[in-house]
Amino acid sequence: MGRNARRATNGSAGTRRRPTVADVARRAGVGQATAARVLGDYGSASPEARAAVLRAAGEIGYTANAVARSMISGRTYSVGVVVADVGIPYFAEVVRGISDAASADGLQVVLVNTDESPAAEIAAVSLFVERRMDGLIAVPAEREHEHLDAAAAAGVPVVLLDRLLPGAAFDAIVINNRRAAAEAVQRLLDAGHRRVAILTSAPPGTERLGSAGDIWTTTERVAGYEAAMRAAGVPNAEWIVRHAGYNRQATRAAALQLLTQARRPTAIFTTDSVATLGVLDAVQEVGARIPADVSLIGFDDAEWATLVRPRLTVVRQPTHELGARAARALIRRIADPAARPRRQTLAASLVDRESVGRAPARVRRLAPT
Amino acid sequence: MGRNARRATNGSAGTRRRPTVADVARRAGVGQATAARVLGDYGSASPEARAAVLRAAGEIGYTANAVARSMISGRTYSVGVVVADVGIPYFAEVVRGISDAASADGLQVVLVNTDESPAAEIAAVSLFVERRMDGLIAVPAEREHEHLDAAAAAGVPVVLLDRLLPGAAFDAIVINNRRAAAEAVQRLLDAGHRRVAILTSAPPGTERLGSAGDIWTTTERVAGYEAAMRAAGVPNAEWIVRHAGYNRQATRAAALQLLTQARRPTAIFTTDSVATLGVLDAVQEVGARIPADVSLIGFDDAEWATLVRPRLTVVRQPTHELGARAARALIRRIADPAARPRRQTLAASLVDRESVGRAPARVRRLAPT
DNA sequence: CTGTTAGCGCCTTCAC
DNA sequence: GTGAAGGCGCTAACAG
Repeated sequence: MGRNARRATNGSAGTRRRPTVADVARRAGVGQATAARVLGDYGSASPEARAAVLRAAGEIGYTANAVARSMISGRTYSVGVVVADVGIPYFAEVVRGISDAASADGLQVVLVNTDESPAAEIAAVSLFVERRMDGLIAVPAEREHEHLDAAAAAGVPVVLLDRLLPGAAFDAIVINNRRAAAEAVQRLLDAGHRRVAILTSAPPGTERLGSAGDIWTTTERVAGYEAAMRAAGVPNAEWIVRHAGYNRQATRAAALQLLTQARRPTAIFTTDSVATLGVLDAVQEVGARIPADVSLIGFDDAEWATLVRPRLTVVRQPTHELGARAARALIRRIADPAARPRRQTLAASLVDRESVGRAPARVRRLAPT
Repeated sequence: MGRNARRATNGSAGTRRRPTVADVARRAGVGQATAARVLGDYGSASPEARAAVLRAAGEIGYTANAVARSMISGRTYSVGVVVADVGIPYFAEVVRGISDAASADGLQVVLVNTDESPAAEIAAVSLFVERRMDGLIAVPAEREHEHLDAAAAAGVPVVLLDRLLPGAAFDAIVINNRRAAAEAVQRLLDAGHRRVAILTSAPPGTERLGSAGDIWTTTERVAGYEAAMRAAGVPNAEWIVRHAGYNRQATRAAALQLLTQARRPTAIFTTDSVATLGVLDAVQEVGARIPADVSLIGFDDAEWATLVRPRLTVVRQPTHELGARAARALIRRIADPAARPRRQTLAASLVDRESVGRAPARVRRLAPT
């Protein structure tokens, strides 16, 4: 095959000091400044000097030391990214968007998962400041933002993604959650449903509050639900708001309870795809038919949304675009730290498919099979 | 709410020089070394000195500069991670595994997506070397590994993930692809199928070769298919090996062609979940029933595998574990660069569900609806 | 225990 | 165009 099968040393040679500009300069017979100029590609040097330096560099295998450069430039060409969990498709796609836009600008992405733990987020942000990241993109776990303020004050610009922080003056890229949620619930109401439930999956530690915790996104979506229900004249007592734990099992259990209770909802709106997954599990468990027994609309257009039968009506978010915009906003902010914070609200759109049907005339009782 | 609503400055103060150990020392009235010792938490200092330094540091808002530290220690406490695309669930989960194990050891993850482009991978690796990463974890896009050898030679240890590189002396974490594939195909064979097809999704640029390109994983899985077919005595002429492009549409098209051709396969084995998605799309498009018309086994246990009807029989990989092991292997290698390269082969397991059935006595002709 | 003094590798005046 | 020298912020010798 003619492939280069030379044995890799896998770092065992790493203890040997790596050549520096001084080494190159010495070997090329020029001053260190000259070597640095051609190696760093700035200033000017005579063609002869340039050639000599390049040759010497090649011979001894010189590689630039970006750490030393960062020390002088003050830039690391990296952005810190804080999300709950890249393992979740939504975040994975957002991170991909960030990565694309960042690398298009020569920035690398340093990724941290917090699992919505404020402590983990605080630690990550402070580490990012110490490491002199050029900037941060965060999906904040809670409303408290002193740590982000501190980062900004220390000269590390911050861009918020997915969630807004009341009272914080950062650039932010979000979608219009309230409107999108209201629109989805309205679709359900239009189909004649009255007992419409909203199921959210709250991060660990907050679900015990019986609320969605401090997650802005969820709060907004619930607000959208309430607005639509109110506008439709559904009495407050008929509203069904449930917060489950942040995983498929927990949402499945919550949905199971919801579906089998007396005066069960005939339609469910889930605020994220983890919850949607849980509801679908529960639906199958009680043998309910969608949309004959229950109608369903979920947030996020998962790859499997068109695979299940019936295909799911969903609220689609521009995930990749959200990430890309956040990165671009950060890049702008790095270039102009003094600019006024700007919020970009992207549109989420309702994608009609087949999981919404007319409310049943007579509500069939559901029970685990 | 009593929340701290102080205005964030978002980096506008970033132009102001950040305090250094020297500043702290001066203010605390101690020598720079003493200040450095308590701030850096090494050596020893008297309780009084310590207190004074800490107080001073707090007053002027000192933050350590990790870049300067890296310059001296030679360590950046970051690992470079090269994958094709975090947007794909498989990689996302693997990255999460890496991140968990890495952060447990104080290492941060710098993530790069290559979309299987060798050029992008080479650029990323060389950047990682310049940035003095403590180590690299790569899902290599092609068999060529000079760039990885160079990284190792420059003292940046490399760990291979998911794919082996013939002739390269790196630690590697992989699964037993060949065996897992053979086992899956065997299950199909056991159900009486003879015309069993294997569908792979090759990265862009390689599918034109009509092969899976240089992706080791795919090659192995095809080898497993062939081994099983051969062992079952299925004549070579009956084997059906198809390589589609690296996306859902391409695999859908390939599957469509497969399902509607004369003497179509009665069972399909897909080598990754993108391909599985494509096949499912095609199956629905031609109105085929699983497993009555076609049986199906796919690689990777996607979250939706139990959601579709029938539930999918799949080959499950320990994705998170693969990533975690890779990170741990790297950590060990960083500690002991001279150790002998070690390969860890994890087991993928066949998860039996309902997408495999007896081969139909009479093969129903399928056509797009 | 503490302070002084050198660098780490590079870029950047500043004279020449 | 080029070289010498200083310094980025920190740690690592050293003496004291």
